[in-house]
Amino acid sequence: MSSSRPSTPSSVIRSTADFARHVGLARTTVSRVLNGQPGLKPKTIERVQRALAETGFAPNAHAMHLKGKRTSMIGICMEDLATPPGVRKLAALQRVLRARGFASLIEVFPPGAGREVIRHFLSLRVEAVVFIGHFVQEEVEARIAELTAQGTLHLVIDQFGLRGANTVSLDRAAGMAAVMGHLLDLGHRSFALLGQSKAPVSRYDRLTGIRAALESRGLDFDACTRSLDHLHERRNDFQYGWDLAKRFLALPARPTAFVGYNDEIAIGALRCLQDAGLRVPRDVSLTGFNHQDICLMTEPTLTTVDQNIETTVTTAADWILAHLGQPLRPKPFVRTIEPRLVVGRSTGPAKV
Amino acid sequence: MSSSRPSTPSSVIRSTADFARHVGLARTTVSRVLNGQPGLKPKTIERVQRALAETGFAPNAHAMHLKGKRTSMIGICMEDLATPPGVRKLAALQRVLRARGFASLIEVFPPGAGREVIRHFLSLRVEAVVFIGHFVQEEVEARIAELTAQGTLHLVIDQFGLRGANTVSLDRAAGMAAVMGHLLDLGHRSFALLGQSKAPVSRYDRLTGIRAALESRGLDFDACTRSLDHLHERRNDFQYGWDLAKRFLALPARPTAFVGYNDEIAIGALRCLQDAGLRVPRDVSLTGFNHQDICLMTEPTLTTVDQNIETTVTTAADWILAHLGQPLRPKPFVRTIEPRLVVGRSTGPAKV
DNA sequence: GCTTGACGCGGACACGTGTCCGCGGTCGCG
DNA sequence: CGCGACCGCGGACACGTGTCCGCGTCAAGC
Repeated sequence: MSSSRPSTPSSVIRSTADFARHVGLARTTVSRVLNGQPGLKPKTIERVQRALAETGFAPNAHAMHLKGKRTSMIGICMEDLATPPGVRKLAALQRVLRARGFASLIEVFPPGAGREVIRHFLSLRVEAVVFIGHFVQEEVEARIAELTAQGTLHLVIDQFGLRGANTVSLDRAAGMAAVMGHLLDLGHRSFALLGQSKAPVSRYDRLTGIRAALESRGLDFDACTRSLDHLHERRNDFQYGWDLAKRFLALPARPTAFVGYNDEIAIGALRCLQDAGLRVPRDVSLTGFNHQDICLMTEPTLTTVDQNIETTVTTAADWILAHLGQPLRPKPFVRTIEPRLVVGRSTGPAKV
Repeated sequence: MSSSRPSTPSSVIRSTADFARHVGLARTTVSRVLNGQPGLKPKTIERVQRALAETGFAPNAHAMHLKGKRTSMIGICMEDLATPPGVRKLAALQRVLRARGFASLIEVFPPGAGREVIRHFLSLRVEAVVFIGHFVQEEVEARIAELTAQGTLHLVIDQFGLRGANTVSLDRAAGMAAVMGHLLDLGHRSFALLGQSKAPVSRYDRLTGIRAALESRGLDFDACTRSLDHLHERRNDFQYGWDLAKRFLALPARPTAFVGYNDEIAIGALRCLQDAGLRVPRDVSLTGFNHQDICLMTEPTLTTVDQNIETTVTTAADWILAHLGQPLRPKPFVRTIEPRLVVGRSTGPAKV
């Protein structure tokens, strides 16, 4: 083995210098080809392109970015990867960004570890950071302040009420108001709220919509609704819906409508109600939220709310892409997305 | 609020040089603190740490990597972000990697665009590339060859039969054999295969397991099974299961057991069967695959196969982390994960 | 007051790339 | 054959960081 080259007979190409040597051109010439600069013979360009395809060489992105080229990386903070609507937003956003040449750096954002994640994003000089989901308010606000201080663009999808945050979010109040309006039209006056008990932080929160719908018809929130969320640890899965429904069935006076926080909770409740011999919607009406595919597969199909995810993500992506290069604006961008009520066969006239 | 430090009115900190100036130390001293080198007064270290927290400065990762520090980035190629088991694997893998200090660069890998994605990963000098899902065989093999040529580690999760590929994958043949054995024990001899018709590329494929289970009892595959997959465009969703079941119900001789490719297809079929007035499992038995949460929420609960995702991901992550720094080995690593049959109430004795 | 050691300073180089610039080789055209 | 245009060459610098090294400073111990 010759010690002149460090044990690389087939010349592992690690830089444009290596690559240029391999092609038989000057490094600067190769660089000019790679960057599409004029003044090169087509034959030379073709020679480089072919060698590029043959060797699979890819110039070091870190060196390029160091030299001032944009990183074309977007950091995405996820609450988790277990919530289907969140994952659908992620998928759609990633697709749009990818089509525009941006890579997505995805991190789940466990409470408390946010600082580290954001620092990592900043260290990699991402061009923007997107938050998808629901986070601890103070923590996100602190992170957003850090990002802004460093001049990095941000956008929050799905969480309202954050100070100084650019936001695109579903108008959940409108969604719940539509659900409640639908149920009120059917004559319902007593409601089991399944998993809805979170203090509203903005006028776009679910509870706000529920209250508004009731009050617009002169009904009292406390008299009409009941929540048993405190009896179980807060979750969002099927079992939680089942557990809550079970509790409600043990009450002396059963509400005529069960209003689920999401489709999973509603389906869990449906299972419980039907196991108890109740007929939906004849005995009890039931609603979900999010309009997942599974809603069509229950018996009966579920009345729910569609998030218009495509609109949300398109709005978000458009805004980010439009503001990428520009200096940050002091006034936050806030946009609400209108939901759409999807009426299934799980809701019917209130049993008198 | 307290503008005690007059030296930072408009100083945007963009480098350790800026930062050192801000702290009032030499750049080299700051660098030594950041890299934990000895020979520094505790007071100095503390001074830097505090300024770091105050300013939110993060050193340029690209420059660090350029200087030889590891990138600590893992590229993950996803078939899509719509398949729940795939997303669950992604989530688990991301969690493990993150705990070990690695960032995940996630890209979905649309057929044909793989070359671009891998080149991007290589350009960013990721330390390994993981494929999750099912891809076009020739394409993945070509990408893996590229990665190997560049000395980059790779691992394929969930796709068998790729030449030269390090692989961790569920033994789907064993899973299907377990399902078929269960149904055969219940007396079933005629099977509707829903969405299973893909030519087996390895001995771990579903059809291989189905054949093996039948032949081990002296039964003929073609005589016992029937597939109508060719009548619809291949999909994996509820509706596809519904459509296929509908077709089977139109046949003169109805199979006694419906074997779904996954839980979605099984649930879609369940809906169709029940809508047609059939009782499951008294009239027809039905099975799924993947053991998603929803399987417990159907009526009846679904007999299905659990993927042991935690084991899969742990195995994958351990192997990757163990082989990160080391030179590539010529002999591919191949590991199968054993599935687990989960018997629900959707399967029962064959109706005679 | 002197010695000594601990500690911070600042210059230097390297990493791989983009870009500028002056030089020289080659080819086409008259 | 001669001239100019074209085009590739190779040196140089910069980007932000890690690291080495020699030097200056300061305080503690005698």
